Amino acid sequence: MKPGGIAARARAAIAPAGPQASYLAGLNPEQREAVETLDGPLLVLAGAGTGKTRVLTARVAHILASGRAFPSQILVVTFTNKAAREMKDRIHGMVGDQIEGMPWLGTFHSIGVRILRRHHELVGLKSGFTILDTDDQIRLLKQLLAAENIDEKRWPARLLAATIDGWKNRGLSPKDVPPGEGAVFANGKGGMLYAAYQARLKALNAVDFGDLLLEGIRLFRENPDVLAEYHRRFKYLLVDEYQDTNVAQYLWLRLLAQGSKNVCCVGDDDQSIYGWRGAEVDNILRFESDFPGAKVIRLERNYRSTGHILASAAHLIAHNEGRLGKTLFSEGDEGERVSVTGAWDSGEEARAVGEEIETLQRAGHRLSEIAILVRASFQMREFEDRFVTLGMPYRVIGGPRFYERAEIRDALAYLRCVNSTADDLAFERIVNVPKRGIGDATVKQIHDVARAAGVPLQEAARVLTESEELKPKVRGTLRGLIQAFERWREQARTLSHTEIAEIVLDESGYTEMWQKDRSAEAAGRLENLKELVRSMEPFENLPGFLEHISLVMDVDNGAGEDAVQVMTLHSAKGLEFDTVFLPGWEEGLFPHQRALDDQGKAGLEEERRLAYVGITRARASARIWFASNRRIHGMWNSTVPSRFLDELPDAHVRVEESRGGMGWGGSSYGGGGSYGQSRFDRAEPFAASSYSTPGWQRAQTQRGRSDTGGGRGGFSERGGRYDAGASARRGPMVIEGTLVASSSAPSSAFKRGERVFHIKFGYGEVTGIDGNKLTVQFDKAGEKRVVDTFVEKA
DNA sequence: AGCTCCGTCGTTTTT
DNA sequence: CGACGGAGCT
Repeated sequence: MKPGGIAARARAAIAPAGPQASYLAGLNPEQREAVETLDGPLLVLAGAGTGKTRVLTARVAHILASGRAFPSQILVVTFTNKAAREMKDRIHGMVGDQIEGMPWLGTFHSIGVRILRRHHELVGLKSGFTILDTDDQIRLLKQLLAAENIDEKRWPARLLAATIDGWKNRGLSPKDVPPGEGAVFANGKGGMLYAAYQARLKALNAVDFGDLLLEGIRLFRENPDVLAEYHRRFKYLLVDEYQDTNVAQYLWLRLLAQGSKNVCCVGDDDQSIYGWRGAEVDNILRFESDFPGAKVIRLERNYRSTGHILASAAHLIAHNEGRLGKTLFSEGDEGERVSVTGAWDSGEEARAVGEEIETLQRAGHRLSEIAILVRASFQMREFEDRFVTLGMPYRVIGGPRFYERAEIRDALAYLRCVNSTADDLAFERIVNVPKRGIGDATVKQIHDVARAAGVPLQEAARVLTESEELKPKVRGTLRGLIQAFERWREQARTLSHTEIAEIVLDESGYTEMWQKDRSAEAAGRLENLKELVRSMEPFENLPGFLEHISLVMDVDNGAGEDAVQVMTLHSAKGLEFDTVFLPGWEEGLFPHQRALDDQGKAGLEEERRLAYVGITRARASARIWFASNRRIHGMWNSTVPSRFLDELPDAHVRVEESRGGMGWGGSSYGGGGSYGQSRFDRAEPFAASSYSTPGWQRAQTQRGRSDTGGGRGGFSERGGRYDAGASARRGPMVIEGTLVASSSAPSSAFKRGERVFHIKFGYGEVTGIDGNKLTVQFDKAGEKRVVDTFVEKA
């Protein structure tokens, strides 16, 4: 399939439609209905590639053009800053400068903070309150845990942060947390710690991300007059990616929507992949009952992918039960079938994909139109290694973001201290960075003074330097720092914020600290600091910049270069490519074992939606891979092909000969016993396998009786790994197969010095035993650690 | 104050 | 296996 063909088809499908307003041109009937249905609640179920953003932006244009509302009377909420930016750009393209009058287009959080700033006194905040980032949050919680004498080993601050976040996502303030749930953390102290945390936030005049919505909800509930003001203001409400909203966002939105009732939510239940961070698919499933009189419009006409790709995705997602149901169709070519290829191991998978990409490149495909979408980021490494070897340009999307880097956070903490004497968390962060001899003991003294006097840390430090409490050396250093902050604040009145930033980084010794650092990353960190100062330029002043970055943690990573795009399936949502490689379709990895263990069927369905998202990213070519052997936590494990492979429709899939070596299960090992149920277990490609016995059915029968400790012999004659010796012994919950051995498994039946055979490494001798993990000196492959279920006595 | 060793853990990510 | 964080040692 040539990319040009797709583009041409897409153009044809959205051909101009007549002499109407330009924003209506090229809309199909459903899209047009979604744009023109302005009164009352509307849910637009927009499948992948059906033009959802187009509908949303055209709808805004239509509202404005019909004179039903001023720009300032439209609320448009997105989930990410990127989406907000795109929306803004596209609306600008349609309505021109009217966009300037739309202050209420943004993320839930940026709009949330805007509202809180206007009414801060009503929720107990002072003007100029700060927004904590995750680091600050954790540090604060650590202090609380220490104060309560809670063992941070058993009850990590991270876990508490996640728990509190979870409550906030569900719209629960401390008093609303069900007592049973509050008791879960630290022997019943969870609820109390949450309350204490909120109290600390108030004392610091700070909020966290969750509060931006939660406090907004409280504001509206406790102040009907304020809510009424927003009811009058917002004539139209539009929400993007509605399937990603959490309970708090839903409550917030519902309060606002009580006004005009003209609320339009756009989303796709089949692309809900953020349940684990609080997104509530139920919000979209329940829309019609939540908003009485709601109209539902389905967008099912797909302009992105070819027929085989769409049919494959549709057949896969049809295995989910909890969905509103829609079927994508296209009027274009069938295109190329979705391919499924097995590789011997993850290395070969990467090697083979690399070769295919080289072939595509030679055929004139742009690398930036090729993506590798993985389930978990550790999978990326092997591809990266391979691309480095090949000299193939690639680009990893996602990963640690600019503003999350330590040096950026440190620099920002300095600026926050300049900006506000009351930003205790920022002060704490940098008081001894670079190391200047102000250690824990001194910090504690400052804390004590601050608490006793009820003043911020900076002020307490100043008081302390005027007393005789500190050792002269420390006293001098601390005084120097405090005076430096006072000086910088003074200079900030006359100099530009970028100049101040440079002065602060320079005079504080922070830049110097990295200049002296001889580690490999130091140069990059210095570069990042320069980039930080550059990124401040467009802002009017320091507070403006700080406010912006507390909400916008991403940075425009200048795309453009022609490189293979490597990213997780999650970060691929919303993107599209001509060719998509989907490696790692193996039980345990995808669907991920943890999703199965923790969430059961709901988890499986979310994984399946992830698979759906993956396939539907492809315009012309989707290529799925699985490896028969993969190293997990340093140990090689045999794997079972993903059940999702069995859920793809035969007629639209092409099973490729495996690349190189013996493929995924040469005839001497594959098949056999209860193991050969799936077509992907056979060396013979595709013996017209039936859907009636897909992998997940095996999963059902295997559920609960898998036993990681028993059944040695791996692929031995007496049957599959999962059958052999499967006793009723209790083990970890497993839906199908295990990638990782249970650590509590009974000790191994192997002895040191025993000769064994391993399917991947061949013959060897056991040199060490640790539970069910063996260290084996293989004759050819050298020393490896393997799980005993994957070797047999030789 | 700084380094080193040891234990733990290992999916996905936004604001 | 390898990254990270905390405790403990010098």
